[in-house]
Amino acid sequence: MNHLPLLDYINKYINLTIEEEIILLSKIVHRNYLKDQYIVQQGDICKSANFIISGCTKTFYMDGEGQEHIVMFSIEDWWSSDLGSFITQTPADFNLQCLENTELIQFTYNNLKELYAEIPKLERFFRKIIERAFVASQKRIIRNFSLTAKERYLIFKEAYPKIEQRVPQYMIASYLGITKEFLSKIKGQLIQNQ
Amino acid sequence: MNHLPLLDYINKYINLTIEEEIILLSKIVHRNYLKDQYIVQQGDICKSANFIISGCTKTFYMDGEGQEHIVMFSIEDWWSSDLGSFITQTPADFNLQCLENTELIQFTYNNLKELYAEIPKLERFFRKIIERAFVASQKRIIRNFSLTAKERYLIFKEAYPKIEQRVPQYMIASYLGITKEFLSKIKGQLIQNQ
DNA sequence: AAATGATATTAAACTAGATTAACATCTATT
DNA sequence: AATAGATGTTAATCTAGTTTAATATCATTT
Repeated sequence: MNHLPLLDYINKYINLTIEEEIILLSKIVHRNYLKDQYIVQQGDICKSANFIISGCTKTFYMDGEGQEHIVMFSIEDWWSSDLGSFITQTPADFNLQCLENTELIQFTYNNLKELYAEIPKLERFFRKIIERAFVASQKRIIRNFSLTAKERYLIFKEAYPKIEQRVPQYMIASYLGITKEFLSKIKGQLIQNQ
Repeated sequence: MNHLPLLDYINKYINLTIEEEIILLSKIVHRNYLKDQYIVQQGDICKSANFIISGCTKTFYMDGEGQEHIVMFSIEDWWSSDLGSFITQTPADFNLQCLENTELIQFTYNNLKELYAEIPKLERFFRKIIERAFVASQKRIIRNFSLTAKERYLIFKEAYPKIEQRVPQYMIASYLGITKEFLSKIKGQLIQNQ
């Protein structure tokens, strides 16, 4: 039961006292998922905010034609949740699935509510986390509109080198909003021109 | 000096006491901009979080080719800021420009910091606001990937009928990530098929 | 009411990326 | 080591959306 990554992560944004850390640890659940298991399925209610200790997940949307669209990959020290479903406790738009065996810490809806009441500082922590996530999301929209697929791929490689190594190409294509065939073509061009 | 829309809006998420409202009002600035004026320019530091009392703004990114890409429109009861620039106090990626004469309330960086210290409840308020903004942003990414331009346009019309009326078509095209010519074609098709 | 500038439409030629399909490689299981 | 299933590549054809360019409409100012 290794909680250190979570506490280290939180203490980058706020300072918890030992007592507060103890309260916090009393309200979280440790959970292990196997590769390919679902943490949340589209239509279910996302019951917890999930902090990843180790492993990797994808957050994706399955459209009417049965096509998968990946919104994000999450690895160690990041979150994996359908936030929309979690905050409103309504059915999820997204699926969360493990791409590797994954160890995570779960904050259930009610426990997090209690934590906000007992450790108001946590409001600030989560505010800051979400501010950053929102900014990243806005920048991604702009990139999708103003850059070509090749440019987006190069930026992805540079920004998330770890993820590129751990995830199959066809999922990266989905994240970039292109087909696997076209990503393959782009990679071919890049090898040639170098 | 009409502060009511802001207080009403805040009190939908948290409950402020009269004393807290007074503190809050003492730390905000009322400001009027004319149509076409910039609230923030790309490269500047976004010095305030801006709540719109009346009017309309666009948040856009100017790319290397001098093309404008609109990330969002903001009207009454919503925010208009480059959040990334504001929270890190580093140069803005986006421009904020008024599309109408606009009356807004500004929270400067330092005043907001003081407000968070004096009224910790505000952390919760802003957390909730940004959670919602993040969820909307994620959904937009998915829509851009899984829907055609025509579908996106129909959704936009339905979700923001007020904005469609107030903003020129070519800006809506930019928001949708397509050219004004193609939006014109889509509209032509929709009229024909009905 | 004419003139100017901003916004919108139409149509032809073009291109980034999709689709289809055949084949290649890699990995895991028996 | 052979087979099956998942992943990746290549190439031809196709299409949603772009580009260019000409024309039309609308709003504002003189």
